[in-house]
Amino acid sequence: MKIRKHQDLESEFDMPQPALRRMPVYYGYLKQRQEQGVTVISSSTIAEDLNLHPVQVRKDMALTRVVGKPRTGFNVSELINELARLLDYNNLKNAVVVGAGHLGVALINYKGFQGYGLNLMAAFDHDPAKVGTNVGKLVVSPMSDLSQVVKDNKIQIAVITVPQEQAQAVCDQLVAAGIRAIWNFAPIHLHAPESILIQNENIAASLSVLSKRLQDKELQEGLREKAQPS
Amino acid sequence: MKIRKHQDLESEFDMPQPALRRMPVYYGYLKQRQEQGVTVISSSTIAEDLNLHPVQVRKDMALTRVVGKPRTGFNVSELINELARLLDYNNLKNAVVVGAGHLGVALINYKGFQGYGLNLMAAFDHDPAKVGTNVGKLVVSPMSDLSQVVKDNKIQIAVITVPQEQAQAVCDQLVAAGIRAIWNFAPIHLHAPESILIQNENIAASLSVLSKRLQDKELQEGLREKAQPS
DNA sequence: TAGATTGTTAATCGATTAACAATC
DNA sequence: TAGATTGTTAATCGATTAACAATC
Repeated sequence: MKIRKHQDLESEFDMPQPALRRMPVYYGYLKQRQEQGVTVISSSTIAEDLNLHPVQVRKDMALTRVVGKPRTGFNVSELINELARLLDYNNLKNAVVVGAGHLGVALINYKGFQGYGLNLMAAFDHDPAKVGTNVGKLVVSPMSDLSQVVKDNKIQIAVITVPQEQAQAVCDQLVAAGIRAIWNFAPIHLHAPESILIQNENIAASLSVLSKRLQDKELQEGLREKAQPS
Repeated sequence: MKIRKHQDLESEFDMPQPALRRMPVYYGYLKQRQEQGVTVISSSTIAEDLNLHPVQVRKDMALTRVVGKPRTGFNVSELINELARLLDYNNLKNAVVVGAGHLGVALINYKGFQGYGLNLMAAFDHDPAKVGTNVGKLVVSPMSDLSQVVKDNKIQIAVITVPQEQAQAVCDQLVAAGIRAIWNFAPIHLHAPESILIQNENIAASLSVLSKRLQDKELQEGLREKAQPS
């Protein structure tokens, strides 16, 4: 019994990175299908819509501990609930946004971020012209308040959306204030103690992958044309 | 000889997805180090700074065809050049942004997107109040012009930053206009013909990974405390 | 019941890491 | 030269896919 429990625990700790990345995709997809009135769904339907392998979907679903019914499939709302639990969406994490430029504002206004477990509590900006203005439900605070706000509100996550040049300084300030995790949108590699979780958003990396895929596709089409001229 | 050439070609076509994702990270990192005056760098230095394995770095560098020097390492500017070639950054791809909200504006203003091979040529928005306004160097055009602009300028890539509800309609319009690839920031799964490359940005997915990592870390710390109370 | 779909074990595939000779 | 670092083969690790019995 004890061993079983330990295994279960490990299976969630040790979830493969690739599987973890797919989880929120399933979540968003299933929410969408649910709104369309779908209550039961098979692994092959999910797989087809998300361009995955049905067995992979079933393995991933197994990680949520939801069991499907042969011949019908999985209960959509059950999957949604268990994915939310798995991804800790119910346990709201307090966060601040540093940098109230367009990206910061876009994130603050992002519909349903709360639905993903993030509670944006404050926004900060260097620019005196921005301090005091409203962004969504937040009021932009001066950078000088940052440390105090982080400490007073037990902020765990900071979102960095300042320009490249300021990012490291902001990072240092956040670390000193006791932040636990940083979601970094600045296109720069931050230095921080190992105990701080840093996730770099890397918008350019994502673009590069698309760009490369497009290039390869065109190259292949070009080669095919040369090989077999119509 | 012919076989050799074919292998080389394949090695770039078949680059492992994970390796491809790391390439732009190396690129940004090396650019940063170059600005700091670094001209030569070893795989272990790169590995340490980016939290990778030195052998992995060497394997990745091998994909760029750059050869390093034992005892000194790799030439930084050579690596940068070859990474740019590999990622096709020199071959500017025409693109449009659909949706001139905060996210769209943030992307348009994103410093050095051109440096990543993307040439943002036009912005579109549904909102008559936004049409005609300036965003960076672009003027926002009405959605009704979309198809014509895409056709006239041989636009290959479209960036979708409209709200969820409008994303599928925009996608359909883009496909009809002959777009080849879509970089989708709307939190929704788009349906399009297989020939269209779609890359979903999925900001929430990224957050979820961070959130899960944080949760696991706290759980582990909690367990450790219980096991060995100080 | 028959048949579709699940859950899971085994096989395959692919990426990462270890080991080590080559070399500057 | 000695020693650090590369480039590459082989070993390991881990994720995906195939196969198939269980079951509704």
